[in-house]
Amino acid sequence: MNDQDQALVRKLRDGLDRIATAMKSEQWSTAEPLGLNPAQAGILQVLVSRQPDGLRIKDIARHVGVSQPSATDSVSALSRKGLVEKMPDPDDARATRVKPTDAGMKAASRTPTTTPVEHALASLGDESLETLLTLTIRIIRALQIAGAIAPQRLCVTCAHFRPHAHPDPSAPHHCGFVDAPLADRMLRLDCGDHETADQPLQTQNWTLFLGSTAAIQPNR
Amino acid sequence: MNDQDQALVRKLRDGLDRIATAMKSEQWSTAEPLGLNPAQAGILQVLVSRQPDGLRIKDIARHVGVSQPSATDSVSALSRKGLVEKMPDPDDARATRVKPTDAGMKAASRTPTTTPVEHALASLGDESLETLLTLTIRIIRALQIAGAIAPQRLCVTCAHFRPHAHPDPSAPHHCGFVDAPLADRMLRLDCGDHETADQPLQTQNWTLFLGSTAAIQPNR
DNA sequence: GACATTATATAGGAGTCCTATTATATTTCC
DNA sequence: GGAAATATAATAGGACTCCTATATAATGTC
Repeated sequence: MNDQDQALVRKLRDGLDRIATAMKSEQWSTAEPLGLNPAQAGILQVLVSRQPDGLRIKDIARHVGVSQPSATDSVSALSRKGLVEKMPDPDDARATRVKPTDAGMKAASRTPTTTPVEHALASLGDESLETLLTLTIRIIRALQIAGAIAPQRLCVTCAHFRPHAHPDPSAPHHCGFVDAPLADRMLRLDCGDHETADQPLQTQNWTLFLGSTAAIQPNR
Repeated sequence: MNDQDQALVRKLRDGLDRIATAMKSEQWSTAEPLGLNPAQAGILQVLVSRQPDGLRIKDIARHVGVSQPSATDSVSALSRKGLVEKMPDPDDARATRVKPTDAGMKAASRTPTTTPVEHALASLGDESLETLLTLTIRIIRALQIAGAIAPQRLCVTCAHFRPHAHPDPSAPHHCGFVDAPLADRMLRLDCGDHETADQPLQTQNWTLFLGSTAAIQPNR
């Protein structure tokens, strides 16, 4: 990577950091009405998305990017508030499985009003949003490969995913689970029906998919 | 905004949140060698970028997205460690100006190795990085207009900035301060020479600039 | 000059988040 | 089958974040 690219990368990390700052303040506004703080709200949210299996403490920690004792702390707080419950993991007696209670589900479903970040994103317009989604998926995928974030249930790592299965450029991909064509804008970041593909298929699909994203890059 | 767009926006906020999670863990790795935590490191960094004037407590709070007492807390911690110092603001006897000490400057300059997020960004390739920079600037600008983040020293809000002043598409803009053409990839997010333009000029420049970014949107 | 406003500090308290360690349970591998 | 290595979570201890509410002091406003 040359110096100019390096500078550009630094600048972008910086830019993403500003957006992250805005999201961080937002999280207080959405969490506080529930009597939670951002850490607790984040955990509750990820647990709701993992219904009905729940998650282990270790996986919660990885998902929210904190140490295991920190995750234990926050889960205890949620548990005191009656929003989650711990149960022994059926597969491993060392482990704990954490699931939202009914009260937790109800609390999480209290949908907040549209946030400033969502407004900002919406102001980009349709085409830019699709471009940004593709870029975001590529970044997340790279972070996942690097082990910097927990495994994600992305379309592009799913056994049901077939990139460029259709000639129609408006919906080129195919999801074998729902057996339907898939537009770029429909690609998911956390699909409940995700089935992790084996490594060779992942690599193959990812290469195919990148071919498609390269095609939509401007300023070639 | 229709439902599909709304879903896309939600998904994107979610995606940015994952990236933010990675950045949050990263911040521990970069801050810890300095004996700091992410909050302190973030404040030190913003103060260094605002040399030699420093910032008021209130502005620090806005920049890092916390309440004023929280900013006071972290500044006190930095002050105990001898990395920043508080001095009376010459313009306002109520206010405090916080500046990095020499030790603070030195600590902040200990450049970290390239982080996972930077690697992930670099993997996007040159054209995508430029696209992403434009999108990031647009998001940050929208957040600034909405008052969701502190005023930023962006090229596109600067009195020296002239969008599309040159016919050459590889460097269409112009910076009146350095009196030189400016490529999209050169646009800054926090320029030390930023001079905030008056409102009419900002609006006019922004409109002109958007015209340019619209032109580079794919999938039209 | 009195009143509202603004900038910061202080108080009080819940909780984050770390490292290091401990208690259990599982896996490995002789 | 049993010891050693490994993995999961809880606990301990401590610095600090981060909030709301309030106090203190300086500044604008009429």
